[in-house]
Amino acid sequence: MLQSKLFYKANKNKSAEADSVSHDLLTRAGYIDQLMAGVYTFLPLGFLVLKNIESIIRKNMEVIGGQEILMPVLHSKEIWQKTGRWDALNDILFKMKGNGEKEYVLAPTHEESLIPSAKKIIFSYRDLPFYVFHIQLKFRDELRTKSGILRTKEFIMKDLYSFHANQADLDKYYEVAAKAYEKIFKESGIGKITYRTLASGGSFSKYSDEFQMATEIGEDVIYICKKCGIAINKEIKAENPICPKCQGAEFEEKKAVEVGNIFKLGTKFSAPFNLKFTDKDAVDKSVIMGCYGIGLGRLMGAIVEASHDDKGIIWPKSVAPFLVHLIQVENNIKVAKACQKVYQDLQKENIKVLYDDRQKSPGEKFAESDLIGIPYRVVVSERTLKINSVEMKERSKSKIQLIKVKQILNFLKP
RNA sequence: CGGGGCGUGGUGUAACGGUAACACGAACGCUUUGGGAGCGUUUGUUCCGAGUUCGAAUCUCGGCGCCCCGACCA
Repeated sequence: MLQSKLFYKANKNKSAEADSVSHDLLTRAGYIDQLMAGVYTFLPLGFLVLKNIESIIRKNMEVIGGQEILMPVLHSKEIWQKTGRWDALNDILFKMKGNGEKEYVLAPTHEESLIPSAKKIIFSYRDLPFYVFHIQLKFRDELRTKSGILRTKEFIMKDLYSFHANQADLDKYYEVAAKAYEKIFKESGIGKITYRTLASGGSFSKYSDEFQMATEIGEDVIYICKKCGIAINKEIKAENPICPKCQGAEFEEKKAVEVGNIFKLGTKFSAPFNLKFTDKDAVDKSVIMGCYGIGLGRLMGAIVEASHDDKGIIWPKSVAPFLVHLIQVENNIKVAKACQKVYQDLQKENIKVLYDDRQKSPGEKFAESDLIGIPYRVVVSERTLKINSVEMKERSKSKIQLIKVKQILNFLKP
């Protein structure tokens, strides 16, 4: 991508409205743009990151047997009345009328729309278990949005739903899903500071698990047992002053942001929809369900909270919008040609590269490159070309090394 | 939803009730080219509505919007 053509504009002035680091940096570097409170556009840079996060999640869902589907966002009132959530979730539902009196809701989550389909597919224990997931927009009229894309009214979420014949099978799969979640956060570059955290099950079951990334901006508090290392959330800590696993009494307290949450739903949703199957013993039983969510935009914001310095973002390679930021210093034909050659060679090898071909001062290009946070910076100038070299610098490191033009590919390929 | 703060060019800010200004950006020209370059020219602003006043960005009322704290967060 030529930077001169990229639909973005970096801003050196600190944003007045953004007080969280991720909001400020993502806005100033041109990843996102706010339309109104809690509603954002993902500009090309931001959308590239979002798509990378999406593919990490998709891959790991497929590994544990998830089949991807696409569901409606527009739901009828009736299915939401069936589970009682038309009223129960009233405060956060975007409700509206169509032509005439028919009422609709913009889906805040998708159990209600999935189960009618499942009813037409599940009849026998032979049809179980199965796992479907979807990645799409959800709407919740949060009374208070905050911290940029960490908490919004409209957000892209991955939800996986599992259907089981019995509790034991759900319990087993739940652990498989939890492991997949740990992998997702590890691959997203926040594995070391993300804790599987025991939480209450809300209205579904006794316990659920949250995945909490430790960060000062977080709105949650987690407690990490100093003895066995497990994490529990505030509610659990209130109910159990000692560690529920090892009885330890000392905890490390950390602020955290919830990047994922998994639940055992049991028959909470299958019951109202009368979703049943005939078991081996010829008895009709309710299907047992689990659900597993991750907010993609929130994860993107969390990664920035976890990985930045005073100059800008430092993207983990796995989610970075580009792998290489190619910077042309000096606007003469010789340097431009050398840059174009490097640009084309990298692209031929499917290496994603942003080429700063603009007529700007070197200082401005470097400053903006640090702000945008692409993992590798390659600088081509008259000075380096004299020795057939370019400068290679990793965004996360301070060391700059000269490498031969011909060695660029070898350097970048692991 | 309760409490607080704030709305001024695209962005960040200034202006006692008395001619709306500065920096960044953007555009053009010339000079520059290794950490947000220089000079010159240009561009563009008081959230909306009412009120007080000779006169309102400034005061009052109403609305709308944004941010923060809290509550909430299957």
